[in-house]
Order: sequence, then C-alpha cells, then structure tokens
Amino acid sequence: MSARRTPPGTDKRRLILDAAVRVFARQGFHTCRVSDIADQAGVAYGLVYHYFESKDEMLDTLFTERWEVLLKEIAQVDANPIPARAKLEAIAGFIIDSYAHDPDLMKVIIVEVTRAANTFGRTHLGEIREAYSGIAAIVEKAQAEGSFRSEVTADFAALAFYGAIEQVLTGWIFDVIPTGETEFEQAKRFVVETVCGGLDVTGAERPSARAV
Amino acid sequence: MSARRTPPGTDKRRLILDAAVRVFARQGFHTCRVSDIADQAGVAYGLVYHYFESKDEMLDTLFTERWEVLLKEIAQVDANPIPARAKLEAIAGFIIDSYAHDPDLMKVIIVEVTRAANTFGRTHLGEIREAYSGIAAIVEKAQAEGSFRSEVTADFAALAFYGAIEQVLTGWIFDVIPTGETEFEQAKRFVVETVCGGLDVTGAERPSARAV
Amino acid sequence: MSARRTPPGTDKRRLILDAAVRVFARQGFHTCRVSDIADQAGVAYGLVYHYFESKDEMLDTLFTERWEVLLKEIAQVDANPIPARAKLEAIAGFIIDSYAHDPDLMKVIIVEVTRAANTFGRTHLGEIREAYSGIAAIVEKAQAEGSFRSEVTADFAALAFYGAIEQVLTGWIFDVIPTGETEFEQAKRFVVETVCGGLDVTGAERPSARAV
Amino acid sequence: MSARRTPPGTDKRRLILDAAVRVFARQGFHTCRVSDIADQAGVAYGLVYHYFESKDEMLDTLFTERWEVLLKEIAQVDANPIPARAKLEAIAGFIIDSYAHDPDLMKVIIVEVTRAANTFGRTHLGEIREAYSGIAAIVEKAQAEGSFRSEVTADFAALAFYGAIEQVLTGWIFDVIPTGETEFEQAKRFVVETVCGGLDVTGAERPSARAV
DNA sequence: CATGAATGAGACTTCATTCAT
DNA sequence: TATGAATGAAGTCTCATTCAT
Repeated sequence: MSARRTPPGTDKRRLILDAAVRVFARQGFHTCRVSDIADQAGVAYGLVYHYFESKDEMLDTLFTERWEVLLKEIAQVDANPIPARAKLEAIAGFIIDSYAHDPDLMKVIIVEVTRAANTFGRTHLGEIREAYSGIAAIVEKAQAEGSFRSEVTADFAALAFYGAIEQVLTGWIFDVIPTGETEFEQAKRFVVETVCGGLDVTGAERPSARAV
Repeated sequence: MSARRTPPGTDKRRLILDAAVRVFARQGFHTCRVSDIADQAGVAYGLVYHYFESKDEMLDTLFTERWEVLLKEIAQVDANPIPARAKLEAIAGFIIDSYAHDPDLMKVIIVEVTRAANTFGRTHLGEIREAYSGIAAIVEKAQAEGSFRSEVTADFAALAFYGAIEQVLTGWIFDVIPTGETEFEQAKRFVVETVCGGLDVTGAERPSARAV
Repeated sequence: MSARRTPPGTDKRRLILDAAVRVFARQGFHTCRVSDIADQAGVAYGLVYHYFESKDEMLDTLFTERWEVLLKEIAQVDANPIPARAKLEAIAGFIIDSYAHDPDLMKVIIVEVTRAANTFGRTHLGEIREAYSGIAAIVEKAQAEGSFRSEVTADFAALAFYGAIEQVLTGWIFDVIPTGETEFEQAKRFVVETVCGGLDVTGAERPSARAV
Repeated sequence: MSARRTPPGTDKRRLILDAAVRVFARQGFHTCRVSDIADQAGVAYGLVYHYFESKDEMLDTLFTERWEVLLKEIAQVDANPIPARAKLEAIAGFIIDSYAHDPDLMKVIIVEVTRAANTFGRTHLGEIREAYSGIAAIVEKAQAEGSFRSEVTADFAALAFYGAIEQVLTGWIFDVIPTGETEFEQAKRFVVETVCGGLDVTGAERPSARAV
C-alpha cells in the first residue's frame, strides 16, 4: 500500500488542460498547434494524445467543466429566497469573479465556444441554452410575483442580461475597457443597475416631472 | 456609352464577395476553403486571387464595408434633435434591420470579427471601438442633460446596450430564439425597453410599494 | 507607299525583350513573373504572349541573339593573321566589352543559360560547345605552329581560358570585385597574361636562377 | 550501450539530405518538388519538414557542409611549407577529387549556389569570398617571395584559377568533355599547368627565339 | 506512462497561359 | 495589335493524428 497522493494520471492531465487554457487564450483555438500545448505543459507531444482523443476534446472538456459550475450556481442562486434582482447580482458576480480568477479560461470559453456559431457553439448549444433558461426562470418568476415588469419577455430579458455581461468580459478581453479589481466590482453593480434599474430617469426622480 | 467588357450585372468582384458571405456564414472562416468560395461564386479558383490578395482580405473587406455604414448611421442618428432613447431605438433598429436584410453578412461580422479576440477582432479593434464611442457619446449627453441617470458610466452603458443587441442577434444565429419579422420588430422595442426602462418595477408602479 | 520606319511589331517586341533583360537580371528567370516583364515594358500582360510563345522563348531569344554575335566574333578573330595571344586578347576583350556595354544582358546569359546545367544550358549546349571549339581551334593551331606549348590539350586550354573570363564576369555580377572602366581594361590584360604568361616566374627572369 | 530508437544506419536526416543531392542534381533546385525528394529518400512527405524548415534549408545545409570542408582544406594547404604551385595543385586536386567522389553534390553546389547570382549565391557570398581570399593569400605570398610574377593581382589570379577549375567541372557536368579517372588526374595537372606555366612558350624554350 | 519520429491529407497561394473583346 | 480578366494546374508548407519503442 504505497502512498500515492494523486490518482494516477490526474496530474499530467490537469497540467495539459491548464496549458491548453493558456495557449488557446493566447493564440486562439484554430491558430494554435497541439505541439504548442505540449510545449507549454512541458510534456512530450504524444502524451497529449494519451489523455485526449483530439484537440477538440480538450476544448470540450474545458468548456463543460466550467459551464457545469455555472449551471449549478444559477440553480443554487435561484433556490435562495432572495429578490430577483439579488439573484441576478449573484449570477453576474459569479461570472465576473470567474473572469477575475482565471481570465484565460473565461476568454477561451467565451471566444472559442459561446460565440462560435459554426463549431463548438453548436456542439454545446444545449448547455448554453440551459444557462439562458435558468436566468429566464428567475425573471419569469419575478414577473409573475410583480417585482419585475412584464414589458419584455423573460427569455429576451435573460438574453439581454447575459449579453451585457459577456460584452463587458469581451471588453476586458479586447482591452477596450480597463481591467482591475475596482472595475470588476463596479461592473457587477453596473450590469444589474443597467438591466434592472434602466437608464431612464423614472417618474419619481425625473426633475421635470417634479416641476409639473 | 463606354465600351463594356463584361456583361451587365457581372461584377465578378462583388460576386465573389457575396459568395464569401454565404460560405463564411455556412462553414465559418477558418473551416471553409477558398475553393468553396470560388465554387459558390461559380468562378475559377484563381479569379478569387485576381481580386483579393488573400482569404483574409475578403473578410476584412466585408467587415469594413458594412461597419462603415454602421458608424455613419450612428453619427447621423446622434445628429438628430431627438431624445436619447429614440437615438438608441434608431441604432438598435438599424442593426436589427441589417440582420433582417442579410443575416449571413451580420453573422459573419459578429462571429468572425466582432467577437474574434485573437484574429480579426484585434485587426479591426479601432473600428469596433469607434462604434462603442459613438453610442457612449449619446448616453453621455443624455446624462449631462438629465434625461438618463448617471448611475452607470456612459462607456459601460454603451457596452451593455451593444452587448444586448449582439446577444439577440447571436440568439437568432444559433437558433436559440425564433426568427421572423415579428420577432425582429419586437426585439427592437425590447432591447431599448430593457436597457432604458429597466426590468425593475419603478416606485410609482410598484404595487407592494404602494401597499406599504 | 507610306513611310514606315520600323517594320510592324518590331518596336514592341524589342521593348519587351529589353524589359525581359532587366527583369531577368534583377530577379532571376525562375523568380520573376511574366507580369513583371510586362510592367517593366509598360505594355499589357497579354501582349507579351502576342510576341512570344512563352517565358522560355524570351530567354532563348536573348541568348541566341547575343551568342551568335560572339560566335561570329570568334570566327572573325581567328581569321585574322595575328598571333594566337592577340586572338585570345581580342576575344577576352570582346566579351568584357559586351559586359561593359550591357551588364544585365551578360548576367542573364551567363547566370541563366551558360551555367544552367539542367535547363537552358542543356538546350543551348550546341551553341556553347561551338564557342569552346572556336577558341580551342585557335589554341590548337598555335600549338601546331609552336607558339603555344602543348603541355595541355587545346580543348582544356579553351575551357580554362573561357572559365577564367566567365569567373571575372561573375565576380562583377556578384560584386566580389570592383567594377569600372579601369577594371574592365585591366581584366582584359590580366586574363590573357594569366593564361598565356602563367603565374610562374620563368627561368630567364627568375632572380635566384640568375644568381646561380 | 544507450537505447537506440532507430535501426543502425537509419539516420533519416542524412537520408533526406542525400536524396536531395540526387534530386537537385537531376532536376535542378527550382524544377524539383519536395515530394520528389521524399520519394527518392523513401520517406513520407511530412518527414522532410520534420528535419528541415524549408526546401531552401536543405540546399543551404548541403552547401555549407561541403564548403566548410573546402575552406578548411585551403587553410591547411596554405599552412604547409611547400611551394605555391604545390599548394594550388593540392587545392585543384581536392576540388576535383570532391567531384570524382560525388559529382552530384558538386554539381548542385556549383550550379545552384556558386553560380546563382540571384538566389543562393547571394546568401552564401561571404563563404564564397572566403575561398577566393584563401587562394589569393597563397598567390600574394608567392608574389612577395618572388616565386610568382606580379603581373596580375593576387585577387585576380585567384579568380582566374578558381574559374578555370569550376569551368572544367562544368564541362564534366554538361558532358562537354569526357569524364573518367584519367581525365580527373589529367585535369589536376592541366589546371595548374595552364595558370602557373602559362600557354606561351617561354623565351628559353621558344625555338624561334633561339633561332633569331 | 512517455516520447517524438513518422505519416499524409489538405489548404493557401502563385503564375504561366488562354481568350473574349 | 492590344488588353487584362479568367483559368486551373501545381507546389510549398502545415499540422492533427498515429505508432513503434
């Protein structure tokens, strides 16, 4: 009974997967070579194929691993007895924290899967839909109980909400907007403030309205 | 009046460009072959290279052609003496109309450029930023004159607004949400309603608030 | 009987041929494109094919035109009642003058034909041999009449003589040795001095010999 | 002693390089295809690119490998305490032996590099010059010590000497002169006899001179 | 498990040549 | 003659994947 701290194979497999994240993020899935991943991981070329069937499988694995966590999070958040707005805040917070924790991984998931309409996006369409549905369910219940307006359908609202978050992440990925702890925290509030509060000045606070 | 070498309507360059749109949309830029484009256009392989330096140049051309129209539209809309919300409605309407008019082209622009952080997105970052800035300018002025709240920065609002639109288009592209004239019209209203009106029930209309 | 100073077509054909010389010299036969020649000549692409069957034909024409002049020169020189050494001087002079007059043309002939063992050299082997034979004939007669030593065969001497000249031209072409009127004149003397006079100090002039 | 992955004698890199020599010699560098080399070597197409960056690199390697040997030989010969004429004899002998040993390799070096003013010749100009300099140094010292005449500059003499040798090799390559052991030996003597002894009958041995 | 040599299908691009006008 | 668009065969290089050791 020799002490083996890690299950056999686990180490290297994870090593390769991590390397894949870096390389996919840096060079893009289509542009990088499998050898780049092996180099980054510091392992032999052929070993990659010992742990993965193909280059595709690595991306599939990375996406599914992370996306499952997101789906679980959405479900858990929804299960809490908190206002819908708080739920959306939690979800936005989770996604942004995910980015803050490992920007490369989120970049890969967004750029190479979530937005890849012809390749991986199609493959993982079911999983992606599930996330939308989870969010839409939150909105729908809020509309039913009267805390959210029903001007827009829940499905649409979910899409817009998720789209706003993804675009902010894309802004960071593209270096269009500044990155940093402060910006991350700010973004969490802003997303919900925009989608829930709206940009319009409401009747109560509208100065002209008051003037009348 | 002048001698015409080619039969009327036979602008081969345009023919190839149109074929490229179809093929890029169907198979994706990285996955398609130049010969697919030639076949789709019904021209010889080499003719593609008579009109374009490379496969890349075709995508660059397609993007820039269309994006310039968008930038011009944003500027024109902003020049009108209409409320900020109407401006955003006009822009969302323009983008959605563009999609309705040629879904393939918009799919290519979004999937292969606007969201391609490692390849063409980087190349056209300047042009993409310009669109964000144009929208942000509208928001900023509205905030200054008091018609938009200042809870979120203009830059952020612009990102969220554009992100919401692109996500809706992506929904259509991925077949996540139904497509059709009705949906297009609905989406135009919904986007602005979400981002400007917000999902929250405002103080005035919130029943519970009134109840208290 | 309208006065036509140049035969029809002659102008353009020569124009293209001259352009070919410049382009072949600058870029090399294999590396240049037919369109480069057309551009250099300032004529349309297709016109080149009106005057020449192929790219090869242009080089063949250039070589043969010039080589015929050389062969004629060798024959004429040999016909003169002058010493063999004077004949070789005349031939070396002619070749070097040819280079001085149009370095590009000689570069093309040497680099692309004379030394192209697998392509044009093989094609023009007969003509090239003829030049060697002409020179060998001069040497042979000189050996027969006792003015040249018979230590080396005439064929070999011809090869060495021609090789020395070509190497000097190659030196100019490669910029290994300086180019200029002075150098051209010097080279004419040097080639013959080397091949005929030899590098060795002869018995008569050898100091040590005299000392004994 | 150490584990050997490949069967003895199976140095694939060398196998490919040797195949390249045969193919370059037979078809010419520009005319042959990389697949011809792979076929000749009996390896898969891709393996060529496993060992070499490009088709060019193979030729560069072949040239440099061989040329370094020549440069070393020239240096060693010059270091010997023998007459200049003996040194030139040794160098001519070495080059001709190289040809006798592997005519294809020498053909490739001469035809594709040494005489290719627009392509590889330019690339390896430094190495080529070095050979000329080495020979010129020999001549120069001989002139300084009085064993060679100073009628022609050392640089020029070196060029002529090397040119004569290369032309002889070219004669064999083109089948202009007969090939064989006898011819090789003869050529070694002839080159030096021509360049050192000169074709002219010297004063001492010239019959007519004596008669006068 | 680990290595990296070996394989070979494909993709982009070039460019000589043809041809309609 | 003159033009340059049109053709398509060919070649280089890439790289995912396999496999012998």
